[in-house]
Amino acid sequence: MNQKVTQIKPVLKKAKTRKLLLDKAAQMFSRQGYQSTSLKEIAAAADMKAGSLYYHFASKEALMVEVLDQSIQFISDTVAEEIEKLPDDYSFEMGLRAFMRGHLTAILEHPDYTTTTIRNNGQIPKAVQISAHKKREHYEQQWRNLMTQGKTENVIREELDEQLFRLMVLGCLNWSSVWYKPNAATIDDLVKQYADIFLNGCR
Amino acid sequence: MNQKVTQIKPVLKKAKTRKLLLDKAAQMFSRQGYQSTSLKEIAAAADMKAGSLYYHFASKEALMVEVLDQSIQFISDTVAEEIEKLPDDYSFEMGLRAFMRGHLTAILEHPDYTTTTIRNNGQIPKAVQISAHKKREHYEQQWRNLMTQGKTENVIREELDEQLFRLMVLGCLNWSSVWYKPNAATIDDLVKQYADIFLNGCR
DNA sequence: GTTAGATTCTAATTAGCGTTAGAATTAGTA
DNA sequence: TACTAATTCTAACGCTAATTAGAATCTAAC
Repeated sequence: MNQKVTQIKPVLKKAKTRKLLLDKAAQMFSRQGYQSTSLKEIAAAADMKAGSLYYHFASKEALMVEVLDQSIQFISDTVAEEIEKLPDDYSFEMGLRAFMRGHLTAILEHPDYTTTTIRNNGQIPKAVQISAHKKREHYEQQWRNLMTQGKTENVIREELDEQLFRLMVLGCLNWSSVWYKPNAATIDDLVKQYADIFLNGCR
Repeated sequence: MNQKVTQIKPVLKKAKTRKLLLDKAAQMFSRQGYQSTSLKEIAAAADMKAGSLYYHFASKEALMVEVLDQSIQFISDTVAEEIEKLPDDYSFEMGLRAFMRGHLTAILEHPDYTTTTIRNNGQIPKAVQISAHKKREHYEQQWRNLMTQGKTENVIREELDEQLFRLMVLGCLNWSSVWYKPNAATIDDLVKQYADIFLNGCR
């Protein structure tokens, strides 16, 4: 009955193995996809047996939900960090560069979590898809707002569809996780080249 | 012993059901992914039972190999068609627009085959991946050559890495298969906006 | 109408999956 | 040391997958 008093370190240990399992799961989901990854493999990567996972997670689906949640959360947080470095009245150009740097940094520096979001399009259960989509909505709205700003600042020229432009930019960024190798180019180089081209091109 | 004489229509019929099975397989692979699609589902879509597939294909892997081959072949052919419309000494700008139109048309008008190539990154068996990669190489080389032309024509400006530019363009194009809905925008609109931005941006 | 070949189906095999219940183990507390 | 709760393992369950061998059916020529 005195659980509240006796358990301090055990809680930390439990959280630690949970984290470990999530990390391994993210790693394998992002590389092999949801369906191609077995609980046995995930457990083995964490020096455990498949059955033991169920002490920490209710099901494979639940595991995937958490990975996806953390994934989108991580991208969103990284972008927010970049935005906070800007003055309050930042211009569209500054905003776009910050968004791009945040998004790319998240995707390329922590690919295990983030590419899970990107690569598992059709193969995850419906319920998981819906849950992930809701989380993603808020983040996408921030991008939409940025594009509106670009339109009112007249940096995105009149005849150009700013939502198409948004999809274009995000497509570029997301796809780089397919081919990016850390030794080829730095993320900052990428951001600069991408942003220069897009800003030049949309005027 | 006189098979050559007696079988004419039967051969056609066999080819027809093979084609049907390939089409259905491509459809389901592109929507659900390789691992999430069962032979039972593919067979059912062609009004057959799973076991009967083995009269036409040696295995599920073999089926996927053919789908991927046709997929990349189709993109390559569609681009070639667009190029043939150009004069022999076409400029980089004309070439880029033609490449983009061909690639996008293939991807968006026949998504069943083409998005199979795009979406099944990690989840297909190693042997299949290698086979697909070889076919893809030749097509990518054509893009590389185009970029070199852009550099020598000085349309891609000096300080810009033309291979990064290539990946950027292809990323945009490929990613559109993720969000594209036929009623939203026509492919020609897309091509125009994309090409304008990229050509403006790379100068 | 019979026969031979082409095509499909049936039913079984084998293997692996996610999941579960209960036993075994570990580690902290008294 | 003994007790207790937390954590992991074992061994099974039910299910579905890919694959296969042989039976069944269909088709077309003689």
